[in-house]
Amino acid sequence: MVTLTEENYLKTIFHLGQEGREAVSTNAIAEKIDSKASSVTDMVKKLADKKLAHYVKYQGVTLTKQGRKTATSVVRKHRLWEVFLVEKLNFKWDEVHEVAEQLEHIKSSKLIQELDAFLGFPTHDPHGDPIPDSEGNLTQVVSYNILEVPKGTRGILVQVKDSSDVFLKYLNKNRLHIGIQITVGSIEPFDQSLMISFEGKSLTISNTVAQNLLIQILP
Amino acid sequence: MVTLTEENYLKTIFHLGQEGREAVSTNAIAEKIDSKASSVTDMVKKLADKKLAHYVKYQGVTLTKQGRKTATSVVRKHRLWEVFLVEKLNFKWDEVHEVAEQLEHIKSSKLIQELDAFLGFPTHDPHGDPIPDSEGNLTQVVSYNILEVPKGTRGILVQVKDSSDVFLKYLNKNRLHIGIQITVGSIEPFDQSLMISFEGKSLTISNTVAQNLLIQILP
DNA sequence: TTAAATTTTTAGATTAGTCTAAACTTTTTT
DNA sequence: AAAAAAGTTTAGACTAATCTAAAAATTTAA
Repeated sequence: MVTLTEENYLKTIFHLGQEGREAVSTNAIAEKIDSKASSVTDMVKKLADKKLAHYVKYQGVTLTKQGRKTATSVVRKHRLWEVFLVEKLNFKWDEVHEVAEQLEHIKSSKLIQELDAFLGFPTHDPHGDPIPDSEGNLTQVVSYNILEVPKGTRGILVQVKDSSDVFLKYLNKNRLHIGIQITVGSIEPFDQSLMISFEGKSLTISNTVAQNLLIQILP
Repeated sequence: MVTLTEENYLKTIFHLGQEGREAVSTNAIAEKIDSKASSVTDMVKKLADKKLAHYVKYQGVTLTKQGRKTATSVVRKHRLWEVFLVEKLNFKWDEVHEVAEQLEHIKSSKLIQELDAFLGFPTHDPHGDPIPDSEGNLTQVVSYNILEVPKGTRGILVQVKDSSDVFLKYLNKNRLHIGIQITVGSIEPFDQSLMISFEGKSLTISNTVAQNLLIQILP
């Protein structure tokens, strides 16, 4: 049996592992889940005992096959519930996170299978993040960060990397949501802010904001 | 903050209090939640400290106003989720309990409000148990146990008192489900079993089964 | 390539919830 | 109304998950 706390650690290690490819450090985990490095060390040992993680003292953690499977299953549930909340229960994309954090731990394979069907087998959550299939496979859409494409590129906003509610509220305020067509303008050399235009208007966004927007390029 | 475990105790005390009217005994709680009397004593003290229960040593427990409110809120969530599982996710009425036990602890007032609306403000769960409103009020339909009405009485099966999956599977097998019209036959003096007829056929049910069937009498 | 800084681990404590076994109340029986 | 039985509480111990403070290892910098 995997406890709720263990699931949260696995999920966190999975997410951190996605970015860096490398073994994940104790401190990185502690920061993400807002706890102390010493607590993380203890838990990581337990995960290793349960064959859910590979752990070498002072060298960080990676997930085993089984650990990865548990992690993606939690991520799958989280994202399916987010779709449910937005599509069926009138939640906004900046309101779903906290509730999905709870719902992702409900244990019932029938539940998640039926929920998936009920929602029409969605492939992405409201933030454009891909939903792992029941085997844990993630099919990432080919997308580009809005900063790395040449000026004049047109694309569809398909994903936002930061899902914090402050960021999502900023996007709401500026009418930036998944699915809109964006034309990328020029980068200001002074502060790397970026000019974009969409739905007839132009907007300058900070480099920090731009880093979090992924588009699918239109021909 | 009320913990998940405290919520389960409050719910249990509420259910046991419904039947007996009296203060609920430590042992009764222990048996229901499959734990030991000593554990119950500890927890009940904690509930009293938090002003969720009235507790006098050796005299049992009752809920305070606040405790009752928390308990009914959990019951409300449990029953709403049961409706969701049956109506939207193709669960059978004997499959919902375990999952609803988990879902009842999800904390989000928006979630439960929206779920209620999404389901069309149901008044009863799949077993015919009433769903408390958001204030904790329960409007029990006037119903009678099938054993206490005179021979020849006709009524609609509106509620089953036992929701265990063995019992529900027995009912499935015999085509006994909420909403059917039943005519009550005679009680066998030897073993108090009861003859009933519904949908054109007759069936003899044991006294134990009969005790769990509630009907609303037809004129 | 040592010294300093940073990161990680260990040791020992704490809290929530549980248990067993013994002690204490209450209830039932004689 | 005393003795026996049943029910309840207390005392002390255990586990999971967390923390602080100190010790150990690794990385960075001089």
